Amino acid sequence: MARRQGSHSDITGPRVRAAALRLFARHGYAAVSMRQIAGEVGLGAGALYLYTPDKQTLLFSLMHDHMQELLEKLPAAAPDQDPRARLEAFARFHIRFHLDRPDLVFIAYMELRNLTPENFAVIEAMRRRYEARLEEILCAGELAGEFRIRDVKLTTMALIAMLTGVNTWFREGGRLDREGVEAIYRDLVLKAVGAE
Amino acid sequence: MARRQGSHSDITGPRVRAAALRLFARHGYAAVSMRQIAGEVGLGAGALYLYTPDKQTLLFSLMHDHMQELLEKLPAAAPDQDPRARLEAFARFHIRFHLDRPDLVFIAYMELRNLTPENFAVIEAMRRRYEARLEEILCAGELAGEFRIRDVKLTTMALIAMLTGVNTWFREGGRLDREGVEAIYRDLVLKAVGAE
DNA sequence: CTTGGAACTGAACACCTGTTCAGATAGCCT
DNA sequence: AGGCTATCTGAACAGGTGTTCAGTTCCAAG
Repeated sequence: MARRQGSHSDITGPRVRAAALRLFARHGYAAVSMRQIAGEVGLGAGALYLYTPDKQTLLFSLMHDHMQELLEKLPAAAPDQDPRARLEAFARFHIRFHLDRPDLVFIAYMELRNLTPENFAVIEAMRRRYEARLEEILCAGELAGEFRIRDVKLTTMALIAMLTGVNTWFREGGRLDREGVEAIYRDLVLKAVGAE
Repeated sequence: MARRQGSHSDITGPRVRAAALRLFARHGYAAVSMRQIAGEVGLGAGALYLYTPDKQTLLFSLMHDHMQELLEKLPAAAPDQDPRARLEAFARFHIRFHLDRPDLVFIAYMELRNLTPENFAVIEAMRRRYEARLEEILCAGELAGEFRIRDVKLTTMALIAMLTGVNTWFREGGRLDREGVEAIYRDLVLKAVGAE
């Protein structure tokens, strides 16, 4: 056997990535074999190498695309705008973006240690760029006298940790819906920076 | 060759656990082999099985002992005490405990998915017991009118995520010392629940 | 209807995996 | 001095790992 009916590179490629993502998130990069990924898509193991040069690149590519999308979709910095409104927008964006991509968020955090040092450096730099955007908002609010923050850097990390944590417990169809969650987190964030 | 000079079960045992902990935290459970662990301690692979029935139990044992210590050392619930003081004590305890055991905290969170379902259930139950302690404090403060909390359950999860996040960025000898970190986190927590 | 090549298979490679166990050794007790 | 046993080795087992590649099949264009 070889090429199968109706198969196309531009269909199989995304399917491979989706399967890898699912399995990496479920069981961890190191615990998932190329044969398992291939099996999920209905391929032999060898066919995967038409879509990725190797397993490491497959992981890196998933993480890199995710971080890129995160940075692109983040509302542009608007230094003239009200810091409080900017902080609210950031919190809302973060929660929505993360709730929509639980698997990607999960591996982008959990699988950092399975990246080669070079790949790790790339992802880490992107993460810092994202954090810097929040830090800038907190700085602006502090300077404008709208926030009362004891330590901007620490508060940045604390807020991101708090917001990202939403993925560890939120389940669709539970007690709260997305809007409810967004509102409560916005509330927590505003209070934590002394804006309420 | 066989038994070596000065070797004792009660010395080698802890050394095996320490090596496993270090390596699991560094590279992940699935990515670490029994031979690597044994090598770290200067043993052949077979000798490990004098100290653990298998690899899975080694991981579970590390996580279980960690969670047990967490629950034991957590200041006892004191429902008559001031909720604000109890919350401060909880935050301080959490930060200190976590800063003192970064590797254990790390694997207790990261390696949950590498536990068998039965082992996972045990650890998860312990984690919930810990979270319930914070939830109880928040409830008490809300009822006493000391806190203003929109959703106790969500706030519990958010605060724990925020506090646990300290391990992702804190490095000894950095800009802030432990006391400084504790103080700022206490501040953030109190503000988030509307106690300031 | 032929042909070019994209899409894929499956065997093979060299090596690693967790775990078992017969055998070897070193220190303690008598 | 002799023996006992806790401690450990290293080979062996059955199977899995990422990756390569010669060969096969099917589709589409000429």
